[in-house]
Amino acid sequence: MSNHHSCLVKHFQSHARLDEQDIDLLSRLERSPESFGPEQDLWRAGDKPADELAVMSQGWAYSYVDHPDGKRTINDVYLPGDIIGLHEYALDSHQTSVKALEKSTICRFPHKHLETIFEASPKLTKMFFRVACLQQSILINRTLNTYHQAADHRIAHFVCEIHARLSRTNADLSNTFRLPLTQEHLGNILGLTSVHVSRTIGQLAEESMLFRQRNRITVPDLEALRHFTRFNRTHY
Amino acid sequence: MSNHHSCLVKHFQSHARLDEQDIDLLSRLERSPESFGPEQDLWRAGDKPADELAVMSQGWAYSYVDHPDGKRTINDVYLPGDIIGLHEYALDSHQTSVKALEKSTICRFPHKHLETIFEASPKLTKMFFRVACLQQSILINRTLNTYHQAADHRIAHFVCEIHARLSRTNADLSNTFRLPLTQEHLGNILGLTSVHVSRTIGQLAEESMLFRQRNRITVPDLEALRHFTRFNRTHY
DNA sequence: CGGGGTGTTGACTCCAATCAAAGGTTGTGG
DNA sequence: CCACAACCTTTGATTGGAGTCAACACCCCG
Repeated sequence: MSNHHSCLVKHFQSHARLDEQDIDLLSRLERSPESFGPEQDLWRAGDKPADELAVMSQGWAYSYVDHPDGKRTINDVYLPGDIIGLHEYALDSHQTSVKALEKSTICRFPHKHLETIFEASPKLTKMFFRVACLQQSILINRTLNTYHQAADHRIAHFVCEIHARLSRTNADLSNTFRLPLTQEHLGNILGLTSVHVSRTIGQLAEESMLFRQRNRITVPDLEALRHFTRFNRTHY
Repeated sequence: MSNHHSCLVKHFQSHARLDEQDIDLLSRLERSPESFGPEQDLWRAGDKPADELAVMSQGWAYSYVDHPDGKRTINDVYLPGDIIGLHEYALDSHQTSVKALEKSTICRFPHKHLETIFEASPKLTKMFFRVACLQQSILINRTLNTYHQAADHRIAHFVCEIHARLSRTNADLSNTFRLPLTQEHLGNILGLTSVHVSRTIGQLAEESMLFRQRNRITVPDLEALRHFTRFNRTHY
């Protein structure tokens, strides 16, 4: 087997060392690649049954729900190495839809594979538990720092979050990185309108906190931005 | 052993049947009861290490963070049978503080006990995974239905959530139940001021959607309230 | 060169926050 | 058993941040 492991393995290895056997077990989850175009759905909220998860192999995706008034709420963003749909493990129908943001590769696998792992490896079991709980922590952090806070705070916090999450599989991430989300997407994640996102990013740029050109974000002083949003790096 | 099981066991039994051995394993988590008075903290955000969880045996508690401007965000509410701090399993310091709302009994247990269960019982492992994921689903549902939504919607949704969660260990819950939260608490959960909560509850009462007297909530027509907030009962 | 999706800017509106004060309720001690 | 204090709730007046509506600018792509 090659030394060049999948993103999922890299993701898990950022939590703890894995032996050959665990790597092998993990890799089985990433064996049925499907290609998705931009705007293509992996599944839809309400779809039944919800007896499978997926690994984000390449690209970006997001989970969302559409409200009757036409608004969309984005619940989470998935990066390479992330597991999609973990939080729906206990449900029998999908809670949220999942859509690719760009050309992506995603590997579905059934719940059963997860349970096989639970039986085969207590170590991987612990790690899956860690990953699931960490995902919840990240969500909670985003909520806590986004809920009552002003728009500039929200945007800055989200940028810090994405930087931290990308750093897990990409240790030498610089202070400029790709973020393939429109301002409309950002608004749907953060509970703002795209208009207000535009104004607020403009304001943050004036203050040299962060710049956004097309799909790229540049943060001149990451530590300053983290301080501004009281971003706690240890919880990612 | 008595036939009268703890709330934790009841909670887990609402997910799947348990045999004697699993009940025994589970019960071990609830063996060191501590009594908490109202306003007493179980732990504080930032406390280190975060190597223990707790079972809510009796009473109500909530997890929260205080912001530098004096505002408080409440992240979750814990009911009898709930596990406290599950989402912090992957962290090495506490993300949120936890405070009892009223006189309560809480049993701490170390992470290690959880891992013992992972090794001893694949069935309980699956169930813990379910419980952790379901908690995340509930949080996501609350976020989705609360984030952009108007105040009346938020309050109604939260009331539906609590009713659903209480029903898990209390199958014959009627349409009036105890909710020992002040309007200030509700505001801190839902991202509103207590003033606005008061006004909105008044408005909901005018429309006969729900009534609140002291610590009690009465919902004349639960199905109507669920419909109003688009509350999906299957995800709790 | 269009043309569709995306981003920017301005004017106006509105929901909820804020500030402030007065009622209610509870529970504790005299 | 009453009185008072602390807390909680209600109500009113005012303010403000973000939404809405709308037009225009941009930019990549075909």
